[in-house]
Amino acid sequence: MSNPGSSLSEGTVYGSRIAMTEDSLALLERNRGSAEPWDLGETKTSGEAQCGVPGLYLSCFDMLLTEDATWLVKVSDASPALAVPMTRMEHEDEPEQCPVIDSQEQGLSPGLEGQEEERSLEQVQSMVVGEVLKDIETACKLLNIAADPIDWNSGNVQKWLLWTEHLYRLPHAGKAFHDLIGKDLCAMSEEDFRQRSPQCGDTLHAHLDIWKSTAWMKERCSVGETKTTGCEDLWSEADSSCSGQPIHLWQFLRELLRKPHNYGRCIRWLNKEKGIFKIEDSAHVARLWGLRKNRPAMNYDKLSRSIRQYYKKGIIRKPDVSQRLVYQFVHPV
DNA sequence: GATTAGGATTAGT
DNA sequence: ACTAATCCTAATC
Repeated sequence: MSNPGSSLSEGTVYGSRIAMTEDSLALLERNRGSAEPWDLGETKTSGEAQCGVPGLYLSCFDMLLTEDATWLVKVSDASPALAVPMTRMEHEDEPEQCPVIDSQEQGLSPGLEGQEEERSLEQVQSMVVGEVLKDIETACKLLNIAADPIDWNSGNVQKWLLWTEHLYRLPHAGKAFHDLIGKDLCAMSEEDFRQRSPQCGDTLHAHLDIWKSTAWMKERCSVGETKTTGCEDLWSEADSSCSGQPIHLWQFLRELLRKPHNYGRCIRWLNKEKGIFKIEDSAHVARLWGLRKNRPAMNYDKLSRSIRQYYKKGIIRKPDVSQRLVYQFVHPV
């Protein structure tokens, strides 16, 4: 297997330099090959409390290094002329590509094999970074926080910590950072992190580094864009995160359903046209909902009670042939 | 045992 | 006022 980490660390992505440290890259790589990229396993971090456990973050690395490993090997090893299949990742709905990405695909100077190979690698990198972007945006939406850590208040910091601890199955260390806002967090060195949390400070620091780098890239990409509010800039579709109103459960479920790449394992459409969906992992969906609403005690029992309130409001109902964990939007989009 | 249904009450906005 | 959270009993799968 080639080493995506080292190639990424060259730093040239989208024609600009991305300030990822070796640590954050190592973090990315360490988390490859997970079968459950968004699994929010119980925080029973007894023996696996070490930071080196296969944490769970970037689904793009799952794709690159597991499912699609075959073509990746081909690209990096032997077949420089092989067209990189980008469709796999671009079929999703969001038109949220940075303009710079497009310019990257032109202006190639075909010729030497080395250049071709480099180009393939760059395309792979583009894919990876694009997926990182997507995952971060998804997390932002889920947690209702800004993408740029510098904008976080202390509550946002706590949410991010909780979320990251979930992802990497870290022991809870939020208390060590309770007095910090995003700006403070961003200013902290890895050593500062380790001081506050000897056990997983490095992981947290590396993970934050990914977020910072991504925010920095977004900043670069959006130069020349119409000056929109940060919120609209983040989410191409106006959705719950922008309204200012608290999100409704049905909206939240819709959002999860819109991201099958991330949440397909816990909730999915059975019949999108009719609005029929199935909750595949009730506990997981409930945890996500609890995270979103800051309700750590949320469970499926309570979530489903809220869904049932929608029956008489005509928002959600049970489908004609009632099945367990299957519901139907009365007004499918 | 998990899910479903719905009543009652409380919390948060 | 309204939605959701919480807690509950009872029925069902």
